[in-house]
Amino acid sequence: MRITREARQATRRGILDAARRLFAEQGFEPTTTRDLARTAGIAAGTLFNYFPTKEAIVTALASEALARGRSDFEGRRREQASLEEDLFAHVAAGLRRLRPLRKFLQPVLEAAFSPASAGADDAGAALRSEHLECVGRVLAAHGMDASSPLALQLYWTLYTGVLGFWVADRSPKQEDTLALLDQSIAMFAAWLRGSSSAVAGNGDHNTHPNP
Amino acid sequence: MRITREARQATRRGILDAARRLFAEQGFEPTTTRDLARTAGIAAGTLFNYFPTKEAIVTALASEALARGRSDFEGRRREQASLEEDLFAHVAAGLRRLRPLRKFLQPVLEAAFSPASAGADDAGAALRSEHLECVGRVLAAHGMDASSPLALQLYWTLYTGVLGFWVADRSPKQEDTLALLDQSIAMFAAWLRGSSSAVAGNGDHNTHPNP
DNA sequence: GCTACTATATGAGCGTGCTCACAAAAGGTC
DNA sequence: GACCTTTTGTGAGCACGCTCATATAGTAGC
Repeated sequence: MRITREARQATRRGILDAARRLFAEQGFEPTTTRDLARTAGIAAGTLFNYFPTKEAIVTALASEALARGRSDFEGRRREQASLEEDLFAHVAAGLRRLRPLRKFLQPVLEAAFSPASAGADDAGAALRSEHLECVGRVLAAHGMDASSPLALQLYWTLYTGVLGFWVADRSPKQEDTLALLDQSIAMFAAWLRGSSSAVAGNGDHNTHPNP
Repeated sequence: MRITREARQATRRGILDAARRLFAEQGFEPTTTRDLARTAGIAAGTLFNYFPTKEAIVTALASEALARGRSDFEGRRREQASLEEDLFAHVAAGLRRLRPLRKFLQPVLEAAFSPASAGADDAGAALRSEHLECVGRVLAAHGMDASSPLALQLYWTLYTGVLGFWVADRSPKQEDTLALLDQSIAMFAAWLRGSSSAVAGNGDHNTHPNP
C-alpha cells in the first residue's frame, strides 16, 4: 500500500496534533499510544511506522516548540557584542554536552503544552514571555541586571538547560524547578562575576547569594 | 499466614541480595521483577508485599550503599572548621532540595553495584576510594587544592548531587558524567572564589575554566 | 489492463511492572 | 482442639509500550 508524500505528511501531522492535544489535556504518561492512534484515526501499530517510540513523538513536538521559543529569544538578543556571543556559545556548548538533546527539548514542550496554551497559538507566546519575566525577576534578586543582553543569554541557557534537569524527574513539581533555577543562577552569576565581570557590568554585589 | 519477624527480615534480605546480584550482572532494566522473585525463591506477587515498586528495591540498596559511602567520607572530614561546615551544609541543603532523595542515592548504588564490587565487599570500598581520587584530580585541574578539607566537602556534595543528574538519564555514559562533573566543579570553584575565597585559600587562578 | 513488486496499514500478541481476589498459615480466645 | 482474626503468599490477569506476520493499496514495467 503506497501513499503520496502529502498523505504521509498529513498522517504525521495528525499524530502530532493528537499528541499535542492529549498530552496537554491529560499529561504524557496517562496518554497511551493507543489513545494517540485512535485520536489520529490510525491503527495502534501504524503509530510506530511514523515514530519509533512514544518519546520520539514528544521530541518531535518539542522540536517545533523549541524553534518557536528560539525565535522569540533571538528577537531579543539581536544586537549582542561578539564577546558576549562567545560567552553564550561557551556556556551553551557546555550544557549541550551534558545530556541528550531530548532532555533539553521536552521542558520547552511542557511549557508549550500547558493547558493555558493548548487552544490558541498566541497563548503559547504569552507563556514563553511570562517565563522570560520570571527568570528576569530571579536574576534581579541575585543582583544581575535582568534587562542586560547577558541576562538574556543566561535566560536561554538556563531555560533549556536547567529545566532539562527538571524534566528528568517524571513527576515535576513547580517549586523544585524554581529552587533549582534559583540555585543555578546564583552559581552562574558568581561564575560570571569571577571570570568576566567587565562584560557583566553589574558586579556591584559582593555578598554571595543565599538560595 | 503469620510469620516471625526474623523470617520476614530474611525474605527481605533475600530480595535485596538477589537484586544486588542480578542488577550487578545484567543491569537494572534488563532484570525483571519475576527474575528477582524467582532468584529470591518467592512468587512474583510476593515481591510487591515487601517493596511497592521495582525502584523501591534499588532505593533500599542505595540507602545501604550511601550509608557506607557517607561513613567513608565522614572519616575524612572530621576536623572541619565550623565555617566550612556551614558552607557544606549550605551547598548540600541547596542540592538536597533539588530532587527526590532516590535520585541522589542511585548513583552511589551504581558504584557499589559495578561488577568490580559485586564479589568482595572490600572491592566496593576500593571503588569508592578511587572515586575520591578521581574527583581530587578534577579539582586540581581547576586550581583547587584537592587535599583541602573544602575539596572533600565539595567531593561529597558533587558525588551525591551531580551524579544524581547522571542517573536521571537512564542510559548513562561515563564520559557525560565526567563532563558534567567537570563543568559543575568549575562553577562551584568560581562560586567559592567569589563568596569565600579566604576559606578556599587557593584562588590563584583567574582564568575561567574551559569546559 | 495485467503482472510483479514495494511500501504501508493492521491488529493479534509479547513481555513488562504491577494489582487483586483468594488461599493458607500463624496467633489469640475460649 | 475449635473457632475467629489477621497477616502473608500466590499466580492469574491487567494495561502498558512495542513487535511482527500478514493483508492491502499503490507504482512501475510490459
